[in-house]
Amino acid sequence: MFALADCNNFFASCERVFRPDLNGKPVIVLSNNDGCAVARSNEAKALGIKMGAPLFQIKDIVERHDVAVFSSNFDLYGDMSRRVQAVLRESAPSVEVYSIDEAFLDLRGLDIDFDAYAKALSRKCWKYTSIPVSVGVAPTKTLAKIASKLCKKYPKLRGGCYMHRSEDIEKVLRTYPVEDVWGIGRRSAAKLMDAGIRTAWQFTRMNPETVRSAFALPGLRTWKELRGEPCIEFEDIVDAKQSICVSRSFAKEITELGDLCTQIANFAESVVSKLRRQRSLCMEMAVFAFTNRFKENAPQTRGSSLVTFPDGTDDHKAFVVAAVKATREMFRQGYAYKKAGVVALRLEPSEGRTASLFSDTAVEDRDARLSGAIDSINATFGKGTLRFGVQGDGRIKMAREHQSPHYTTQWSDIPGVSVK
DNA sequence: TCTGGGGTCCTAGGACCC
DNA sequence: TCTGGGGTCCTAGGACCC
Repeated sequence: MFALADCNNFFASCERVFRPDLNGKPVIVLSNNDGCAVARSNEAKALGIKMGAPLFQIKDIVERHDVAVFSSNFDLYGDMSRRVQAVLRESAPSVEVYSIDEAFLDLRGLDIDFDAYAKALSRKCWKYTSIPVSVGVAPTKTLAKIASKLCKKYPKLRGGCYMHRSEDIEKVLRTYPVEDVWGIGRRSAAKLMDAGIRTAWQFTRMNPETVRSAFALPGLRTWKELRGEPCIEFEDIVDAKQSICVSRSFAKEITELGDLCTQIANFAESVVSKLRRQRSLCMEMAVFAFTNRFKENAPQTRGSSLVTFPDGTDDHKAFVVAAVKATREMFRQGYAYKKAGVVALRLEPSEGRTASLFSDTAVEDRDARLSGAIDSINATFGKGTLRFGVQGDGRIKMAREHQSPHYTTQWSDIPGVSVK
C-alpha cells in the first residue's frame, strides 16, 4: 500500500494557523505581484473563486464577501511544510516529498489497520502543526491520490481513507471525473470527452492498445494504476535537479537596460546559490526576457541569450557577470519588458570535476574561496547580505500588499503570548 | 490599471553514422 | 520504371505536475 498525505488548501491553511479568527471564513492567497489566486479556503472555493483567477477579475466577490486576501509568503509555507514532513517521517518507514504540500508514504510490507493509520496520521499532523492533512491509502499512487481527495469531500472520513477492495474502488471510480485523475491533463481530458469517456471507470474499461496509441506510455501507466497495478516508482531519494530556473514578472514594466541588468543579476545570484546548495556545476546558462503578452497593442518581443561554460561553473561572480553580459546582448531599446529569468542547464555533479588544462589554479582557488565566503556570510546573516554592486539592493522587487508576518522564520515576527 | 513560478518526462523528427 | 537498412544521438515541443 501507498499513502498520499495532502495538505488541504495549503497556503490558505498556513495563513490561518496564526490567524484563527479566519477559521470558517473565505481566505485566498495570491501569486507573486499579487496577480492571481493560487490558494483558496473551502469558503473561498464555495464563492466560485477559481484557481488562478486574476485578482482584478474577482475584486467584486472579494469585497462583497469580505474575503481575507494574502500575498504569498513562501518563507512561512516552506517552514510549515517542513513541520508537516517531520511528522510524516516519524510515522512512516519511508517518505517521498512530492511537492510543498504533498508526500507519498511507502507502506509496503506493513500489516496494520490502514484506515485507522490514515485517520491517526491526519489527527497527528493537525495536533502538531495545525494544518489539516488528508491521508489516502491505496494499492497504487494514483489511487492513493483519489483516496485523499475523498477525505476532502467527505468530512465524516476524518482525514483518512483506505481504499482497496475492488468493489469499493469501482464504486468510487464510477463517479470520479476522468479529468480529475492524476496524470490526465487538459489535453487528454478533452480527447477523452470527445470519445465519450467521462469517468475514471470508463477510462479503465478502454482497450489498452487504444489508450497507448492515443495517450502514449504515460497514459497507459495511469490506466494500469487505476486498475490497481503499481507502475509509478516510489522515489524517496531526491535527485539533483537537472535545471534550475529563477524568473519573475515585474510589477512595473522595465524599459531601461540598467534596470533589467539589476533584476537579472539578482535572478542569476539566486540560481547560482541554489546550484551550489545541490553541489552542481552549470555547463550552460540561458537568460530570457519578454514583453507583456496581454497588452495586444504594445510592441512585443522575446529575447534569449545562451552562454556556455565549457568547464562548468558554480562561481557566484562568473555566473552573475555572464548573466549581465548576456542581458546586454539580448536587450532591445524601445520595448517594455514584463518578465525575465535565468536558467541553469546541463548540470553536472561538482564532485570530481576535471580541471581544465589551461586554467590558472591560483585564480581558481581565490574565486572558490570568495564564493564560499559569500555562501557562509549570506547563510548566517541572510540572503543578499554580501552581494555584487550590479544587484542594487539585492532584492527582487515585487508588489506584496497583503503579506503576513514571517511568524516562524524571523525573530521580529514571532507571535507573542501574554499570560495573565 | 491589474493576468505566477518551477519543474519532469516523453516523443517525433532531424542529423548523422556505417 | 527503379532510389537500402539499421542504428544512435540530440533537440524542440508537448503534456503533465504542483
